[in-house]
Amino acid sequence: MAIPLPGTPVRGSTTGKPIMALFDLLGRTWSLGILWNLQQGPATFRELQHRCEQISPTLLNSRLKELITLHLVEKQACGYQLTQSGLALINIILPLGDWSKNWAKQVQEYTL
Amino acid sequence: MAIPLPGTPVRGSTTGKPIMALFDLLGRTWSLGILWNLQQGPATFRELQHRCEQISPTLLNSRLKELITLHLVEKQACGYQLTQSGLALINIILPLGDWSKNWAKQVQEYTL
DNA sequence: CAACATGCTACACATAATGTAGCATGAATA
DNA sequence: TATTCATGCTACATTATGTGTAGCATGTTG
Repeated sequence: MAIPLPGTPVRGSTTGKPIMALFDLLGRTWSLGILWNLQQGPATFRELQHRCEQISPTLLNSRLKELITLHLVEKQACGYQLTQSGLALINIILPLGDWSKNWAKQVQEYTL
Repeated sequence: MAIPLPGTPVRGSTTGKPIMALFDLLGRTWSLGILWNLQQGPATFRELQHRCEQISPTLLNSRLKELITLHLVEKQACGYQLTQSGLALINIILPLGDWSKNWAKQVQEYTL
């Protein structure tokens, strides 16, 4: 799968708008989950695999390559970790944690 | 594809954590894009299809069903529109617009 | 020099997305 | 009232993505 470089056409959008590249990236299985799990600190490959419950090594490796190319994650001696950009990104979406809990309540109410 | 109800196992996670259900949902092609495009106001099916550049009617319809079931989007006389929850969600991720522009610059610098 | 852990790749199989055609319905027009 | 047109979808074949398991290469530990 081609890496969604901002400024170039990506899945679903030919405009090259950065937000569309980001949506392509985040719209891939486990992208958000990997970033989310790296928030708690650097992790080795197998440690990260463990944090992500069930992710297959194939997919984890693909996603990591994408995230590294796009400068959201970097590989250091201590393992994979978020870059400054990655950290900024995760900080934006951090409130989703609380939001999702409220959402869950609401969905359950309606589903009753 | 099964709709990711918070509280139940979803793609990649058996815990039932709301955030994992959300990541499953947002990790599907065009979920984020649809929400993003509904921000500018309600839209009919074809209008929304148009805003989303290239989305196929098949996929748009699947995503809409999911988003409606999960109370993020609702169907009114004026077309599809965000619910209160959907609006709150989009407000959280709104800063991604600016973030992505900076990110694009940085990625370009490194790619030179 | 075993025995074990880590980081990953290979590959066959299963699932999801795309793209095009077109049908059903309703409103506007001739 | 027959015809045209737009809208909201559905069907379905093709292609692209993701899953799961096995296992290899490398480094480390006893």
